[in-house]
Amino acid sequence: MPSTQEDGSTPAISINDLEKQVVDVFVDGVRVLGLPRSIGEIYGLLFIAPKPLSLDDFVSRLGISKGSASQGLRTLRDLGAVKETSGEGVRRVYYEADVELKRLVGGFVREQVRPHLESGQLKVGRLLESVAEVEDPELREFYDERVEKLETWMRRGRMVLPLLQKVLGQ
Amino acid sequence: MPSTQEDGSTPAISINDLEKQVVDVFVDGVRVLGLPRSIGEIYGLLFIAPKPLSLDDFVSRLGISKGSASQGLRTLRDLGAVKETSGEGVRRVYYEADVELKRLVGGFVREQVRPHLESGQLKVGRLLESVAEVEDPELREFYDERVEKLETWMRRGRMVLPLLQKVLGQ
DNA sequence: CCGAAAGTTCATTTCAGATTGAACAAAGGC
DNA sequence: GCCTTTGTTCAATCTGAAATGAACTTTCGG
Repeated sequence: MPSTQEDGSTPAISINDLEKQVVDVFVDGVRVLGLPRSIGEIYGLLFIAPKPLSLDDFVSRLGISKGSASQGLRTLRDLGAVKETSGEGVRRVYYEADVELKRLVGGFVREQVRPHLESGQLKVGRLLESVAEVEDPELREFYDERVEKLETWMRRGRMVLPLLQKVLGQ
Repeated sequence: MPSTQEDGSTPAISINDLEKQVVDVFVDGVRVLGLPRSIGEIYGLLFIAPKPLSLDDFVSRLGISKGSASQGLRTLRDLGAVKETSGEGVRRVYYEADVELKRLVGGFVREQVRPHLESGQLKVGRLLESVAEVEDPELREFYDERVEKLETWMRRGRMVLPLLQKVLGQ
């Protein structure tokens, strides 16, 4: 029998089967997006939780460290994937999942996609300069063609993002 | 002075500055897509190579192992990102980059995205069964809502793929 | 103020996935 | 047939990103 909680809160011993399954779906999901497993675990548990959860809930129910939970929650906050519910008189911070796809996609694009696209643009810019220094005109021609192709690809990438947000978020 | 090649092929000692820069762009690129670094190196070098390259070219010019090169080329083949040029009378296999964005996006979606979406659908299906077993009607209601949301997200994901291919590939 | 509770930081450790390299095909040429 | 060249496979190793956990800050209650 689990020990009685003096404060009346949920005992929070481990997670049940349904929760395990949901967490599993999100763990897979975030891996595709290149985010760490712990993010998927935290968001997954939060997604299926009927009540807000605190940092210690994640630690005890997912069996992860306080450090992981803290850093994971920070990332999720940055992504706009969680909301903090600061009930009056309560000093502990409780979290709820933000389940607006628009917001999630927007946050992911802002935090994870745009930075890469931008550093890519810089690098391609420098590439153009390198190509200009190539002596052999035929070779330079070929390089120019390829670098232009690269620029086209990145332009398309930038064009696609708003479209993505429009289609996914509603 | 590099040793003279008896067969008249390029000496292929290391890669030059321009090539380094291009490889770097693609190394970054594939990391975002969750593919191993070696894939980015190989495709990057191929993308900027004016002539087809062989497996041994990648080994010597990128300083990677034969194993890496072989596996990397296999993955790129599966993705439809490289073409093999089998010149008549030549037994060695030479590779060229396929630079049609349509094909690249198509291959990536087919090999890396769809499988995840499909296994996700399976898991969500099983999830529905688990929810049906929940006793408390209020709780079950909440769970149902969330799982439906999850299904909507995945449906949207599936809808977006063809759109992506249409916008990116031309 | 002091102590406890809550959260953050970051040096160390862990581990999954990438890379290596040696053994093993396969395919010709002689 | 046998040796060489070319490419593949996969167990062992390496590595970098993630997780840990202990020290540290912050905040509040008494």
